Amino acid sequence: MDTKSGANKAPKTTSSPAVTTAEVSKELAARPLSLVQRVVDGIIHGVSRGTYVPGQRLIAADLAREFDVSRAPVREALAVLAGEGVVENIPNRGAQIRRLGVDQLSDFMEFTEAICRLGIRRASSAMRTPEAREEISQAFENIEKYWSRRSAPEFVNALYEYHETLNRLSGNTFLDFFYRRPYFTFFNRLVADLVPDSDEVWEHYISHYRSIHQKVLGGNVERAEAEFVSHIGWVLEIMRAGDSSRPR
Amino acid sequence: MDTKSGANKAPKTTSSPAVTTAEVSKELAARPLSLVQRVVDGIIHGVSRGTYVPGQRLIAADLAREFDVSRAPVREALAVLAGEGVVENIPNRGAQIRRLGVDQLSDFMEFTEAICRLGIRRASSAMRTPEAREEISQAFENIEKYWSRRSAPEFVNALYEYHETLNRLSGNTFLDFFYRRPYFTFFNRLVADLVPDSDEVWEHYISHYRSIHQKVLGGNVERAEAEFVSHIGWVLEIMRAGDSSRPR
DNA sequence: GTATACTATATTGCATGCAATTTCAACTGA
DNA sequence: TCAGTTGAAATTGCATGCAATATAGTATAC
Repeated sequence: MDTKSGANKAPKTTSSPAVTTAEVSKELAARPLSLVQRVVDGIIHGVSRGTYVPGQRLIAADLAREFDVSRAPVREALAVLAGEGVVENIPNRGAQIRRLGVDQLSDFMEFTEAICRLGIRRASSAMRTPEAREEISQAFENIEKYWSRRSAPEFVNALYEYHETLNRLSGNTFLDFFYRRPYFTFFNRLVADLVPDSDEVWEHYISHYRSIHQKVLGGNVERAEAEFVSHIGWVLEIMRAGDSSRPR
Repeated sequence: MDTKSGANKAPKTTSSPAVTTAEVSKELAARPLSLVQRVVDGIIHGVSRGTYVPGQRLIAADLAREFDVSRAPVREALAVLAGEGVVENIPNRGAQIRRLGVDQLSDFMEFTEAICRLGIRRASSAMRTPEAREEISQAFENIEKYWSRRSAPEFVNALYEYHETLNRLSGNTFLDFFYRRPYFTFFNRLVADLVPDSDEVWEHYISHYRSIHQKVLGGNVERAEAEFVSHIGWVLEIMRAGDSSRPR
């Protein structure tokens, strides 16, 4: 429609000296990063930031304007995200951020339990090298840090990164690949909203993880796994309880 | 390039009476099914059929000609499949069917164990209604059928469908959603090639599943789960053994 | 004979245009 | 007041064109 602000630069302007900052960093970076990837990352980030909320409709043309690209890469990005389960793509009606209820999120937690458990099991057995111990301890430090700040989103993210590290150290490439898919960050973010923000919950959370981390470091596979399972059980409980008591 | 055979019909030919069979079925179907979806399904199917083999490069223009669409929906389909992990998308170099080695596939099996185990656990507890029992028994019949025919691809597919049914009955929507993602069918297909085709293996396989199915039906959660875990352990063993003995 | 530079071709990445479909608001009749 | 109708605007789905990049083949230097 409008050509204001020089958006969607025409093919001919290649040699123009007036480039955007994005283009400058793109020029300097080792790999230019495709527009599709930029849009995918942008949307994921936007969801984390709360810019896009579940249920929100994503208009291809709007996104194109926002990211200063044409609709083609936007559509591809939406296709990727639909494959990832982050957006729902309804034929002829476009895409919208997937909306998830409490039961779906608790199903997700249960699912997460199943796979993180594998990560814990395998990583605990692979905790012999000092490098591995160092790496996982560092990830745990982050948990402690955001716990002491009582910053829920960052705390949840630190937990995610802790498990990400475990999964990487586990040596199971598939687990690693899987856990890093966008839906995990996406759903984790949604879960954070469902856990009540009370002192008691904060205390329980950290004490569980301190204990789990200790067992992981000690290579105590059975105990680490059992405590993690029990922890998730507790999370599911307070998630469901918190929901029924919530005004909605 | 060429306009032969009327491929990539121009927008103007909408009312043309000479439609392809694909267009006829499209017209009759409740939902026309987008071109993107057609290409996605087509590629997945092609991989199952062996038309596309792991490592094969997928040229957008070729696929467009093959499926009689333009490159736009093809690119979107490849984006979806990249999100799914079925193809690898290398910037400026296009897509290729993901190539998986034995260790990656055994990692996949281990991963599958973790999640199907959840399905078994939950479904076994939900096996009270006659409908559920009927449904899962029917899925098991299919396993028996293709087992007696010694048809490896169909047998593996029947196993997949058995677990798909379990997961659906489990009531965990996330598990259900996940297990039906394309990579599961894709990887399953690859796993089938790694299991040796001996009488002994066939016998072991069915006896394990008969036993598991019996426990599932009986609501014997612990035993069902334990036997499944042990079964996967056995599969992993023969997969790895089979690989080292293979010429390759 | 092998490494390097150059050229032609193949292919991707992205922008744009247009028809088909959906959405939405104003309008109509009960 | 409200269900149903209609038509314009918004939006999607897809085809196509073109520049940027990669690939392969050929020539040239050493």
